This record gives sequence, structure tokens and C-alpha cells, in this order.
Amino acid sequence: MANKSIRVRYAPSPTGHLHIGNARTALFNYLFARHNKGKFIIRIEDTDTKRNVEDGEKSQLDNLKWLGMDWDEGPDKGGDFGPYRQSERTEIYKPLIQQLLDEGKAYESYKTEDELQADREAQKARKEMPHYEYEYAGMSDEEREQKIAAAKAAGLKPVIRFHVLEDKTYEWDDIVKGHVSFKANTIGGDFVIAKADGMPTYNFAVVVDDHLMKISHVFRGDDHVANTPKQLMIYEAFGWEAPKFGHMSLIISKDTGKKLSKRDESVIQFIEQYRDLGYLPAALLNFIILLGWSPVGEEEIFSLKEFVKMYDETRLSKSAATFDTKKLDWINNQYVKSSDEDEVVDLALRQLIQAGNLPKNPDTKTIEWARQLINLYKQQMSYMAQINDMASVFFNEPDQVSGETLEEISNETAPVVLKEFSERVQNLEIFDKVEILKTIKDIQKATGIKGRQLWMPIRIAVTHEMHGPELPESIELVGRETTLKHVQQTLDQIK
RNA sequence: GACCCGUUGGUCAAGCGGUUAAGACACCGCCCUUUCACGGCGGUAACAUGGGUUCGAGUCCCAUACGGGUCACCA
Repeated sequence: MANKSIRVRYAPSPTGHLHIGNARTALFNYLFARHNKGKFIIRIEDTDTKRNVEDGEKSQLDNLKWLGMDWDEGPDKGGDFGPYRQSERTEIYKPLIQQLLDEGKAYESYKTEDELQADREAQKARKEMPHYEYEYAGMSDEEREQKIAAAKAAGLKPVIRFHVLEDKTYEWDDIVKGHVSFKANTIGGDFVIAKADGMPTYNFAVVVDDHLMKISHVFRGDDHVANTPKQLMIYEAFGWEAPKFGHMSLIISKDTGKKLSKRDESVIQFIEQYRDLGYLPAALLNFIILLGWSPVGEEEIFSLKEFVKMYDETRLSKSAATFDTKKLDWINNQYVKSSDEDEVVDLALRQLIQAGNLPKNPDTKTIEWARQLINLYKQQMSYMAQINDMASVFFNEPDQVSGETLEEISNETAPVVLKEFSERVQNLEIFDKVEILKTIKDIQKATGIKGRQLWMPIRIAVTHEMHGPELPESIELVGRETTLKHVQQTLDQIK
């Protein structure tokens, strides 16, 4: 079947941790593969030895897994088309580069960094696009041989450049963008396919690997559009059939309106950071998919399984998307509310411990108390680290009430309510939510004060917040002693 | 600067020649709740501009404007 031959890949370079944009690229490839019952492959593009980061590869893989993806072939599990690290494939590239050399489709280039730099500056001054200028222009064969021999004698190491056929046009039907076309003379001249250290460059290695690994479709970021004609030239030079390409729009920053840069602070950039903050992976994944792709109906919350089932690459968006943190939080909250209680408690508990709000090895009583606390805040939590702020009254001595919150209780009735509350709480036989609720009702009967004027003073006095979860239970968890102390403090403040 | 690409409400977006131009987030209002939140219901709000083509254009074509991507011995 046609589907049998569908093979896609995610090809990160291990220069850092898994970035949100890369995760998105990986995800759309994954969905395409799984939807079509094809193969999903991971390939590490580590030809730039200088930029590789020690545990970059591991981080990439770990975080992909955390998001819920798995793959059929990759550096950690092998496969029939390995190795899956470009640095381990140099012996594969060498003869192919030699082949192009032999066929006159590529040549050795000795232009130095300085010469290239000088060319570029001159071009800039002439208001031309920066491009490589053929170094043997107008030379006879002998002259060229001579120049090369001289360079060799001087100990210069050549790069290999691909000979671009300037008057051709390269075009393809892009799965997301439609028909795209480039004139060969606009791509910047003969480009490097092998560096002086012998390593192939990206544009050469991708083509070789994609071909050898029988990749059928390439989904990647918009920023690769301009690379595609170069790659098409290599496919042509070898007489290979190119895969289908789909260039996806980029995520842009709310602040700058530009492609998300690693330094951008308006958005959390790395998957690992979301993980550390206690986001639920399924929720993050859901959000990322919705950024650049849309399902058919009106629903927006789906599991990975459901996404796989309904995925359709033709619904990929053409235009860039800005990251909406509010929606991310909403989606996460949806997941928190519907998630398994143990999962949420476990994750939130870790956050509480990490923040030093709970001891490292809490006893069962503490855990039970925390469980109640976490469940109490579940309705409004997006990610687990929020529990530390939301429930800070349980762990820290709160600041004095001020601003809007203070205004809310700056009236005649608030002190009356609080005094009543304080007295009754002291005399309570059992201090639990049932009794506390009863107490509040009793205060209403005794004073005639009700509604907001009754509840707000108590809420504010105990928690120092106008917003929060279910009150009686919150008070129970705060504990009698602290409750009384806070009420007294507030009373002193507004008296 | 050159080459490519994009432009529907504040944000994500549906729409593929005929719609009252979906839906979601955010915002506002009402209901539920003796507070807060959750939830429910409702509301405000958009086709960048100008020309064509067509009986008819958000949808097709061409300009303009704006935005972005790329111009490495990085991927």
C-alpha cells in the first residue's frame, strides 16, 4: 500500500534543550506518521561539532517522550537505516561528495574567510544580495589548476562547493504553502556542501540522509523555505526523487512580533521549563497542536490518540501564530480538573516540597492534609507550581491587607462579623468545615449581616485574599490557631 | 537591498464564489452559589487597502501597504 512507504523524521541538532517550536515540528511529523500508519524517525544533526551541547540529545529525546511521543527508529533504538547521528555517517557522505566532484558538479574552493568577508562587504556597498563569487571566473583550466596547486602548497584546506546551474528554476508544491518557486540565480551562488574539516553541511547531509532513510515527507519550519531549492539541486544532481515538503508557519513573539528568539521573555521557551513548573504534558501538547493547526469541529480539547485519529496535514495554517499564555493556562486548567486525582496530587506535592513548603519526606498525616489542600485549589490551578502562591497563606505569614482588599472590609459591619467569628471559633468543640459553615450561618442569625458583607470579612481576614477556594474547608485546613491569629491581626488593623 | 511567504475580532482560528462571516481564549453582563471560584446562558468585537474577473468575492487575478522568513565552512 502507498501508506506503507510513509516515513517522516524529526531532525534536531543537539545544540540545546527541546524548544517549544521544535517540539511543535516534531509533533506535526509525529501526527502525520501515526495518522498514516507510517514511520516516525529521529535523526540527530550534529555536524557542527562546535555547537553541540553535552546532554542536548538526551534532553531532546527525554522531553519528546515526556510529551507523549515515541518513534520507530532513532539514535537510542537503532533501525534499518542507521546510524541516526550525522556525525557517525561521514563515511556515507564522502563517496557521494567525491561523486559530485568527479562529475564536475562540485569543486574545491579555497576562498578564505577573509576573502569571503571582503566580497560580502563590497556587495553590500553595491546594494547587492550577499553571494559567493566564483573564484576561478575567466580562468583557463591550467590557470585554475595552478591556483589550486598554489593554495594546496600554502597548506589551505578546501571546502567543497556545489556548482549551481544558474539559469534553472526550482519549484515544488508545498503541502502547506502551495506552489513555491525560486530562480537558481537568487540563492546566493555556489554553496558549500563539505566544510574544511570534512564534515558535510546541513544542506547536503539532509538530502543524503533523507534519501537514504527513504523519507517521504518533510514537515519543517518556514525558516527552511529558502533552503529547499538548494536541496532540490542536490536531489537533481544525484538523480534522486525529492520528498514532499511542507513548510509550517512559525510561532512569533507577542512582544516583538518576530520569530521566537531564545532570549524572548514573553513566553517560556523550553519544554523542560514547563515540565519543571508542573504543567501536564497532555495539556501542553494540546495547546501546541492548536497553534498552527485546527480540528474540524468546535471542540478543542483532545487526547494525543484523538489528534492522531483526526490529523489532516492540509489543515495546517499558513500564517504565523502568536503564543497566547492565557489560553495555555485555560487548557491546562481543563486538564487539571479532569485529570486523575493521584496524578495531580503527586505533581503538586512535588512542587510544595521543592518550594520548601512541605518537608522532604512528609508523613502520612501531612500528605493527607496536602491532598485536601490540592483538591481545594484544583478548580483554579493551571500548573502545579501555582499552588505555592495560591496557597501561600498556609505556609507564610501574610502581608498586611491593603488596597482593594482593605477597602472591602473598611466598613461598619466587618469588625462586628470578625469579632463574632473569633469568639465562636474559640468555643467550637470540633473545628471542621461543617462546624465552621454552621458558625458562619449562626453569625448571620445573630447579627443580621449576610451575603458578601458576611463572607468577605472572614475570607479576607483568614486568607488575606478576596479570591480563593471554598471557604469553610480553607479555614479548616488553615487550622484554628492560625485562623484566630489572622482574624485578630486584621481586627487590629481596621479598628 | 534581493528573493520567498503571509495578512479574517485583542489572541488562536473556521471558511475553499452565494453564510445573519463558525467556534475557542480573553473581556463584559446575567443566572447558580449567603463569599470566592467552577459551571450555565448571553453580549461587544474581524475579512489590511485599491483595482479588476464575475450576475455575485473573505474566497480567483493584479497592484499597494504592513508584517515575517532567508541570504554562513549554523542547523
